[in-house]
Amino acid sequence: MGTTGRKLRADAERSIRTIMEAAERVLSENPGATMEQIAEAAGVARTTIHRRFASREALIDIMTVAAWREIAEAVDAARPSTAPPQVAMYQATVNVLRVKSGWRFALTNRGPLSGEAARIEADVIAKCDLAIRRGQQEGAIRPDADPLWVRRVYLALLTEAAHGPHPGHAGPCGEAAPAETPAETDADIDELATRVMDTLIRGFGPARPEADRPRED
Amino acid sequence: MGTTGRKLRADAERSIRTIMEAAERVLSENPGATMEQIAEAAGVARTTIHRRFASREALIDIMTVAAWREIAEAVDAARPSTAPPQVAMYQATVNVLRVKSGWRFALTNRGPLSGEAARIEADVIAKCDLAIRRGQQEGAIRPDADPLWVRRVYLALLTEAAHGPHPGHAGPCGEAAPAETPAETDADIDELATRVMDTLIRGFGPARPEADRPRED
DNA sequence: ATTATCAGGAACATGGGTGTTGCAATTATC
DNA sequence: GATAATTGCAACACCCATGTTCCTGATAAT
Repeated sequence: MGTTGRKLRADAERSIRTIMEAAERVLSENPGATMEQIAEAAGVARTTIHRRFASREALIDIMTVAAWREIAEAVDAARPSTAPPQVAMYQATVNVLRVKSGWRFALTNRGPLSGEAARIEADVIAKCDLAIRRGQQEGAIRPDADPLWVRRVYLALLTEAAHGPHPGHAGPCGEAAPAETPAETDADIDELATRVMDTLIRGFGPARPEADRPRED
Repeated sequence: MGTTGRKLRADAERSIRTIMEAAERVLSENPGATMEQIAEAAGVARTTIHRRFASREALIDIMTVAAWREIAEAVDAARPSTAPPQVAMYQATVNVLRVKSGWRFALTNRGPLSGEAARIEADVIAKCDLAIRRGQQEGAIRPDADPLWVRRVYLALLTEAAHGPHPGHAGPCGEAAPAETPAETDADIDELATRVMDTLIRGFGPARPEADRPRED
């Protein structure tokens, strides 16, 4: 029913959005959450969800596709194939972090994707690999580094930056309470992106002499 | 029933081990797997599992504790508080990778831990943080790096190294088929550990001049 | 060999989530 | 205002996993 061709009334489409947002919120804290819980969070009867989404699985699938579409947009907006690799990757990192914080659940790895989501993911991955290759040719990334490993590390860093605790607050153990998304400011996201790129390119080793990096104070 | 004080017969203890191993195997590929599926994989009747473990949750809890105990051993075996930070972290990485590959599911983040597992985890985290602090004092890790971020990156790298595709094989997309654990050799694990430490300390930036690292050919 | 323990198997009770249907009340759309 | 769509609500059937019980035959321990 989700992708039936007929035109929906305005309030119906509003319902769909509300449901997906609530589902994202609830499922990101409890991936096994019930349709009932999702409905309650959305302020909607459970039957309404079933009216708009054929099944629980369908709901999640549609959310996943929507999320990956936004990711693809975020990547393309960074002009990864024309801009210089460094600035493209930084910009892509910023954009993707923003999207990821809004699709915490939908973009979580729950086994391999399928259908359109898989196609979009493959496309994004390809662009990511291209950027890495260009980074190597340009000298920003060591040529002897395994591109696959670089990509995996980059993606892992993205996930860490998007889903972990924030720079400011540090609980006793750090990640015990990821409860709320504290409405990331642009400054926050910029700092996170800087962290990711810095970690990726410089690592945590001692600062380089001023040959590579102009300054650092 | 699981932790009843009475002595178990030899075959009973064998059953318990078999069940936990099968559960690890099955659950690592499908976290929602049924007791029936676990039983089948273990070559055991479903009722036998319920005889040994009070509930599904109890089974998973016990597996988690067992896994974290091994992790704690692995960390301690690297003498993290006495050996030089660099070699301690490398050795700990090797040991932990070995354990992680055998407890793929039990060591997967499924929300915050509780009970003994939580205590062990906190202990391990504390040792990890100590090593990082020592690394900073010794100069292996930049002093201006946020220790919390360093730890999170390190743990993320460990997960990537342990659960991802291996150096040799690279599928079309890379991580589509993590099906089997191809019986990691010592050489494999050493390479993975080197990757993790290299990535952590050096990053993917251009190679440093020979001030820091003696050679690299 | 005797005894206590263990595993297999079938049967049952239970709970809970999913998905469906029908109807009445509300609301958008024209 | 007329029409069609949308929603809430209650009720229902269904499936499936969980956990329990009881009994029989096998097996370790002494």
